[in-house]
Amino acid sequence: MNTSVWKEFDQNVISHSGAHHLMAIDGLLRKQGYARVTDVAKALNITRGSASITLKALKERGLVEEDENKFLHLSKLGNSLAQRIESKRIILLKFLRDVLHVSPEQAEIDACKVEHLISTEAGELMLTFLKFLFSGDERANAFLKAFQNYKNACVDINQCPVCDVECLFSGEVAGKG
Amino acid sequence: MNTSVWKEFDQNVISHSGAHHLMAIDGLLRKQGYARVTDVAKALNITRGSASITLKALKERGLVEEDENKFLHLSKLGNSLAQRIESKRIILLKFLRDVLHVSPEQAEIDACKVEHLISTEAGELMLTFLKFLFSGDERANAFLKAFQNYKNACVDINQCPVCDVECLFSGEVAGKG
DNA sequence: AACCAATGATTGATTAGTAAAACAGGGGCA
DNA sequence: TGCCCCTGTTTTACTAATCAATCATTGGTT
Repeated sequence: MNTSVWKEFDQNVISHSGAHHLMAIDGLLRKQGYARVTDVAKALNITRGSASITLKALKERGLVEEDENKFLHLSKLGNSLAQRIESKRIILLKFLRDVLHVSPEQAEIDACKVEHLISTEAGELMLTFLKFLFSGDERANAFLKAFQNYKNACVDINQCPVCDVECLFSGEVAGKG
Repeated sequence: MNTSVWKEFDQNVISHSGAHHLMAIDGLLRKQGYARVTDVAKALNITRGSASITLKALKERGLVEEDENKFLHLSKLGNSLAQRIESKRIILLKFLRDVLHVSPEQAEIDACKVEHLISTEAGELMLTFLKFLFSGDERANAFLKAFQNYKNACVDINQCPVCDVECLFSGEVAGKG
């Protein structure tokens, strides 16, 4: 009940929007070799005006740079930030989709919402976790298989025999969406 | 690269702030039996003015109700929403802290940032995952133990022999916080 | 040279969350 | 009765992100 943990929600290195501007530049550079304000706006499906303002702030923070012809690229700092967030998304997506078996669409949405919020510590540990899970280790394989069966036996969470006996969180999560 | 998944960031049933107002009311009712605007403001460490405005919106949405004496309580809907988010936090916290071994403080922060963002689908599956992991099943136990060893062998991610050979995400995550 | 399209920036407006300060009502007490 | 404190609301202001509309610059075409 730390009275102020909840306020840290906005205390992030970068906002969701900012992160996606960075990643859009990165993606555009890879895909088409250049990135202008207009390209970023199109990629993010926002107006040029909005992109212009957000990118201005990112330039002021030293994350984005601009050449004489208004072509954008990421600074070293901006690049490492973008990479780190991109990595977190990939890790989260893999965990949600391939371990928990969240539906692909929902997994993508969840990963995207959360990618810039989780700590690097959690991201790295989750990566280690995934690496071990898919390392081929026989205990990992056995576990994955056993979890699969367990999960399938519990499709309807209201009818789940396990839940009735020892539900960790008294079934509150069983409510819908 | 779905061009608009990223925009769903704000498309949530409730905002981070709203969720914590609800959970504060719930907590206050449990702890001291009543909750007024001032109590919520104190609990959340914001001004009464801010709490008043946010709570007004929550009343309009039918999530919070008020009796003749300005005492607040949650509507049925508000309560189930608060419970659901609270459950997600507990599930996330347990996973981060007890499975991945994220430091307790960081785990709390990460869980709090994300609790209202992850889908119920992901939350339920993560609960199922945790239940199996800690069910006493021998394969689950063996896996947990084996992961523990694996993780310890990989403390310095830059020196990790596994990473050098087959790092899933080309080491980008190894960057600092 | 004149025109038009594309690009980027700016301005005005909106929404959500916040703070600070002023304001309004109630209760208790001297 | 008058004063003060507590409570809750309202107002003003600020930040971040957005849209819509407009403006300025540049470049290419005719």
